[in-house]
Amino acid sequence: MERFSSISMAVVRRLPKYHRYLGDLLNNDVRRVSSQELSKITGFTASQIRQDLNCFGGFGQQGYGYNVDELYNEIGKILGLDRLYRTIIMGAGNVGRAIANYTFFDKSGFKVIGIFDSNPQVVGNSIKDMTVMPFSSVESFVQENPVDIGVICTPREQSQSVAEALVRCGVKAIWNFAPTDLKVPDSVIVENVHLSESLFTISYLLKEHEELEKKKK
Amino acid sequence: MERFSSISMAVVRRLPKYHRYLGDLLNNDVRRVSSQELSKITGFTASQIRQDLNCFGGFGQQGYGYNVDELYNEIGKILGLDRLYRTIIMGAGNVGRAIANYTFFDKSGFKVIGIFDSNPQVVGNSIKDMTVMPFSSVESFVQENPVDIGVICTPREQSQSVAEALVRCGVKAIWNFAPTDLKVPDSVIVENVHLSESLFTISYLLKEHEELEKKKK
DNA sequence: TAGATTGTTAATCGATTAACAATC
DNA sequence: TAGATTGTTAATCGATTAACAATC
Repeated sequence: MERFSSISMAVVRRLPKYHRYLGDLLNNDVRRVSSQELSKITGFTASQIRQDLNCFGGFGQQGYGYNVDELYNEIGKILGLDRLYRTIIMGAGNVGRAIANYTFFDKSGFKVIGIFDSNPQVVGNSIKDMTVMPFSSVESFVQENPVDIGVICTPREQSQSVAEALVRCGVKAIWNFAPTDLKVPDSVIVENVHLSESLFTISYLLKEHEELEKKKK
Repeated sequence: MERFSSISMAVVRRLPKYHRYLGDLLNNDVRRVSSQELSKITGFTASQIRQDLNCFGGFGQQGYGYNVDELYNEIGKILGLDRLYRTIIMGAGNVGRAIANYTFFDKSGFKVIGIFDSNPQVVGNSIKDMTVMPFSSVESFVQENPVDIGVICTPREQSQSVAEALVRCGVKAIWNFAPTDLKVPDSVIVENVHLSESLFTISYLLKEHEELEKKKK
C-alpha cells in the first residue's frame, strides 16, 4: 500500500481512539479538556497527544486546552466519518454474517449494499434485508452500484482471487478477514484483521507468563 | 499489561507471520530457506528476519540457511501452539457465534468449552454442540472447568463488568472484541480486536487517497 | 497581569537496516 | 578450499518524550 502523506500510520491508528474517548467526554457533557487530562484517559503521554493533534492543525488554545465538541468533530472529519461508505461482503459464512449484522457498522456510516457467496446452497438465502448473490455477479453489480469497500470473509483459498475480482471492479479498499496477505496493486488500500495472528499473540503471552511464574518460584 | 520479557512486542507480532509462511513452504515440500528468500516471501528485510529469529536462538546454519521443518516447529513451540487452550465466549451475539463456529480456532488448539449470554431469551439456545449459559453461572463453571482465555463479545456497556468477572474467576487472558479499553490488573493479558478502529483506519486512508488524487489534477 | 496550557523544537529512546566477521 | 549465509555488532532511521517559549 503506497502512501504519499507525511502522517505516519502510528499517528493514524491513534486517531480512532481519540475520537472514541472524546465521544465519551461529550456524552458526559465535558466541554474542555487538556492534553494532560486526555493523557490520563487514553494512556498516551500528553506530549504525544499534542504532537499527534498538531499534525492536522492547531485545535487547541494556549492556557485553555481543547474544546471537546470541536475536537471530536474535527477528528471525525479527519477520519472521513462525515460521509457514507458503500460496502459489499464477499463470503456469507460466520464472519460475513457477523459483519452484515454488526449494528455499529451502520451507525458509523458504513452501509452494506450486497453480500456474495460462491456456494450455490447459500446463494439466495437472505441476510438482514439482502439476498446473497453469487460471486459471478459481483462485477456487474459493482458497475451499477458503486462500492467503496470490499470485505473479504472467504476461506484463505478463495481470498486472493476474490481480491483480484474486487480490484478489477475498481474497489479502492479491502477489509480482509482471511488469514493471508493479499497481493494487490499499490494503489489499493488493504486493512487486515488477522484473527489467527491475534490469537497466536495471546498464546505466546500466556506461555511467556507461565514461564516467568515458574522462574519466580 | 506488564511484561518482563526482553522480547519486544514488535517481534512477537511478526512470529505468527513467520509461522504461517513456513507452514506454506512446508506444504510445498520446501526443505531449506535462507533469510533472503524469506524476505521475498514475507516482505520483511532479511536482516530483520535474522535479528528476530536470533531473539530465540540460533536456528540457522551458516552457508546453508534454515531448515524449514525445524524452524516451523520451533516457532510453533515459541508461540505455545503445542498445547491446548480452553476458552469461553462471553456474549452469544453475532460475533460470539462467529467465533464459536470458526473452525480455524479448533484446528489450532483453541477449544471453546462454554458460551454465556445475559439475555434470558438466548440462554438455553444451542450453538454448535453447546448450550448457552447465563452470565451468572460463569464463576461456578470456571471453578469446575479451568479456563485459559475468555473471549468478550458483548456490547460495550457490558464489557467492563464481564472482564471483571473473568478476572475474579482467575482467567489469565482476555480476547476483547468490544470497542473499549478494558481496565484489568497488570498481570492479565488483554488482546484487543477493535473492529471499529480498523474500519476507521480504512475510512481515513480512503479520504487521504481521494485528496491526493484531487491534488494530482 | 499571573497561571495554565498549547505548539514546536530538541533530546532520547527503540526499532530497523547495514555491514561484516565467523563458520558451515 | 571457495561460496554462501548466518549471527551479531554498529549505524541509521523514525517515533516518543522532554523542555520551553509563545500566548491565551
